[in-house]
Amino acid sequence: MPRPTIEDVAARAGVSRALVSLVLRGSPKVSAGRRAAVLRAAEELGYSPHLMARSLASRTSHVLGVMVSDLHNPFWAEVVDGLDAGARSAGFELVINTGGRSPARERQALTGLLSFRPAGVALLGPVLPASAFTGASAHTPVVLVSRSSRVSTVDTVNDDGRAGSAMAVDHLVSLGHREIAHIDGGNGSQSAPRRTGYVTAMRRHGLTPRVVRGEYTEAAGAAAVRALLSPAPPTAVLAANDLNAVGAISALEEAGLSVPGDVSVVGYDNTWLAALRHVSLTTIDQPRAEMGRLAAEALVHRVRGERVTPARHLLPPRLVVRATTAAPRAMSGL
Amino acid sequence: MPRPTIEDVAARAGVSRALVSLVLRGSPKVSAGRRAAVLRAAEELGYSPHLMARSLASRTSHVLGVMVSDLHNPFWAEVVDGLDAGARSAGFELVINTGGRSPARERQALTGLLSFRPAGVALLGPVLPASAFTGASAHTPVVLVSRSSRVSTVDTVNDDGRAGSAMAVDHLVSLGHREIAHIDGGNGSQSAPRRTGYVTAMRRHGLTPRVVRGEYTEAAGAAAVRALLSPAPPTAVLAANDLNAVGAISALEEAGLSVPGDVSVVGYDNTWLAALRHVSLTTIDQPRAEMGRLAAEALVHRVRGERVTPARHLLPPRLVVRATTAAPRAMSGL
DNA sequence: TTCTCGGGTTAGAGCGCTCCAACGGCACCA
DNA sequence: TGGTGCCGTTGGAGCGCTCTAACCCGAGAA
Repeated sequence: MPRPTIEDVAARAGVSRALVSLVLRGSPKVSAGRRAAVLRAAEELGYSPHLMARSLASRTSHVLGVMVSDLHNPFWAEVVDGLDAGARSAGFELVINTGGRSPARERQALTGLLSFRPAGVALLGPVLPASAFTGASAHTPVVLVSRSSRVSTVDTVNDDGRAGSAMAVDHLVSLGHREIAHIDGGNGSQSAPRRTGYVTAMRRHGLTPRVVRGEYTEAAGAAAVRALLSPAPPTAVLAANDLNAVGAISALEEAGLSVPGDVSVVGYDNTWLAALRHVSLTTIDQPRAEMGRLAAEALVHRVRGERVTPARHLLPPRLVVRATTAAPRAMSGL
Repeated sequence: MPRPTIEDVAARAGVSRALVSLVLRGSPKVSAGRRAAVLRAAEELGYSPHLMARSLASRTSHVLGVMVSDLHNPFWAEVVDGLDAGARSAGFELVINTGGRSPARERQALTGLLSFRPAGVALLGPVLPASAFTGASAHTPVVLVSRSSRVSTVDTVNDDGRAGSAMAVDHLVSLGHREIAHIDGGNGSQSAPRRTGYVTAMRRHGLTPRVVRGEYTEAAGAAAVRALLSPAPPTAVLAANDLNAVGAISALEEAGLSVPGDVSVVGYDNTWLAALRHVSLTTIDQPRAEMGRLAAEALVHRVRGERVTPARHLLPPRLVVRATTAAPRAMSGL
């Protein structure tokens, strides 16, 4: 049995299709009697409007598409929370898709989202080439989270990765560390500014940067640490993100080094993983929910035509000191 | 500038709308010349089909809706991977939504998904009342993951929670434990069978069950452990899931008890969290990707009308022994 | 009483697409 | 030369809805 349509409701309520449409959209210019009749008929039939038909006819959409690069990273779940709240309060709904960390899959995901003709699209930590979304931005508002762009039709929401890395370095230096290595995020989004921030801060302190290539995964953190062990391990490590840091800690412990006794470790993101008491990772906090909320807001403003200039949010990160950083062994006796 | 439509492509290629439609859907009955012309025109215009209009006209859909109860739990991300792979290989696309662990929000999320008129809907760990989805299942195939139902129009994919809990108890008993407590999942999906499995296994071994109410979160695990400390802590704990177990471990350590020295801990799910070397949690593995794949398959079969009887997948869990279980202190001296 | 006005209501067109029936032209056979 | 098929192609209807313009009718004004 097919789903009831607006026509069925109209017939049952003894009114026209258009009137039903008006009632469903809460128009004030419907008499109370008819309104009640329509609502009752809809209720009895278990009618629910066909969103696709509606948006086709009205040439509008109340859907925001969200492409999440990696559903496994808790960071994004927390950004989505903010996005969801922001969208919901503006009367929009979220449709989520996942890109599986591969440019090709991300491209498919984006195409998939666009085929719904959403009001706007948010790309969370995309790794796909810029050309893929600049094209889309001609027709649909696009906001990037954790990825920068100079294209004027694209909005961006980022934390200040350079400042964040610098904070981490400053914290470690203030504890007495001088040999501080950085595991970077490879091709991942935002890995470049974090690396730059690290290098700049190290130089500012007159220290020698030591960068080892990584990825935003636990395995990469462990592998990077193994590479750092020779000739001599650093006294502190700034990891690419929290997940990466946890991998680094594991590898350090396997090598017989204690954290933070022998080596201090700082993560990045401040996801729930870092906050787990058993992990208790010193990390750089990104305001995740706020980033999601701002992304939603940026799209909504573009949709409503309230802004045509690009939004460029650069949020201040924050150092969260937990249990994985301490003064280096040589210093602790002083 | 509005997006190009099929009409624009037809005009540019000098053919009819219908022909363009045929080409785009890969019909064999189009001459090579026209096909090339159409594809070129589409390429030049940057045309991409309007999925909503297509599904409206064809009265079919290639979208599967997915409601994820909690995006923060890595378990679901891994189920979604399987679902995605299964859907993709059958030519379906996923549209994800999130329910935020609240019945009201889940209901909204389900309504939202249904308004796209998807070919089918997968509910991952829903906590909403059964009435909410039995209604939907009259028009749209529905599959539940990690939740059982006897409704014949609804398919289900679960792991055998009773067997899983029993495995955990058997493992702990074989190590010599006799005081084994269980932190349950409260109202969460699948918490009942796991609890039953635990109680039954304990009785089978002639042991006294000790259940403390919990939830599928870290905080609940920690709180439950604090409740377990008096009058005397058990020698082993079977937690509600991995996240819960990590919370329990933290609270045990804060109370000065070592894991597994003083207390062994077993989790449930075997998410990446349990596999982190720094956590290295003994746990019960659920075949997450396989569950996702089976859910996708169940929907696809229903959509194609290949099956009208309910699918009831009950997958065997598996014990994964890592570093959080050992013989109890009293025994280890033997 | 007739005219005007305006709020409530409706028919019809159209959103971008698919599908069906019908059409045109070509090769082939008689 | 005139069918007879058949293949490639097309116009038109219609999916469920919104939106515009027109319509109807009762109330108030003239």
